Amino acid sequence: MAERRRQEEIVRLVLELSKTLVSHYQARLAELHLTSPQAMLLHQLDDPLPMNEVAGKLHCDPSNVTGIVDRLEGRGLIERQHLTKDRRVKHLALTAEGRRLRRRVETILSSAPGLSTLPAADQAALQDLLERSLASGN
Amino acid sequence: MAERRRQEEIVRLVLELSKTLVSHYQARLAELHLTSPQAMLLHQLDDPLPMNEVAGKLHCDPSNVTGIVDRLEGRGLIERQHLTKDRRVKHLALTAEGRRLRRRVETILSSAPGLSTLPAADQAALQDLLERSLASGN
DNA sequence: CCTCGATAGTTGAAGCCTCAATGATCATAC
DNA sequence: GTATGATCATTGAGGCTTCAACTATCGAGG
Repeated sequence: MAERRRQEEIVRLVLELSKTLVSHYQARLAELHLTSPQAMLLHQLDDPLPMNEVAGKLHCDPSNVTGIVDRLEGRGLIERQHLTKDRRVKHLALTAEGRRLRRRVETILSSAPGLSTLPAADQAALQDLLERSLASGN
Repeated sequence: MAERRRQEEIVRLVLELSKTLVSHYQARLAELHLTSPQAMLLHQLDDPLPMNEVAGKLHCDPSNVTGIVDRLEGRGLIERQHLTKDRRVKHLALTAEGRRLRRRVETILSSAPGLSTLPAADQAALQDLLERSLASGN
């Protein structure tokens, strides 16, 4: 079946593009001494959030967030806080230093990596196709 | 700039789709007691290949291949061999057991994950757009 | 009150990944 | 021949990721 072949190729392309994008950001973030996951986490913290929800936004296991937060907190960029009555939940909040660094992260994350050479119409088409792939892919 | 927003969104979609795809394969491969990287490596070994080239095909660091190979070799699925005069290069070759397992890996890797609900024309368009993104993305 | 099931976060084990440094081998130039 | 620089694979450190097991806390029913 030819369709199957095409689907395999699409999968291969998505995985490769994903790796390329991550490497690109990784290089730009290195000067801030941040890794991609650390930057993604800071990116979420416009306002304080429960670790719970951060894990959801990052599409990863809660136990994973613990480690990333440990390192960021160790550098004084974020803090764990108890903002609600429920003493189980810990909120993550930026420190002053963290807020300053986050601004630089934002400009890096919004610096488009190569994609900008695609015509606007193609970008719109690509976005649409990706959304539908994601929706169908359960 | 609205284009920048769209590009950010495309990046987000690619990363999320990539994660979804990997999880999908991961679940199907679990019954073979294989991880995705292990399966990807077996996938390359139709014929024996230098570890060097395997790293290239997998788009990862050579040092990473060492670890994956250690585990696969420990299970008797592949072997390190010296097939050339150059005594630095080690070729990876499937064992009989490895060949048997690889056949099952191939059927899993070719089982398309959700993408199949996209009309053929859209699949073609998506493939084309991804190829061009990858080409322009340095 | 108090037990029981659910939920938030953590820990430990196993594997993946990159980078920098190392040892072995090769190829070339002197 | 031998020194020099490049190349192949490995190792170790640091970080990411998931899963399963654990602790602490919460909420509801008895």
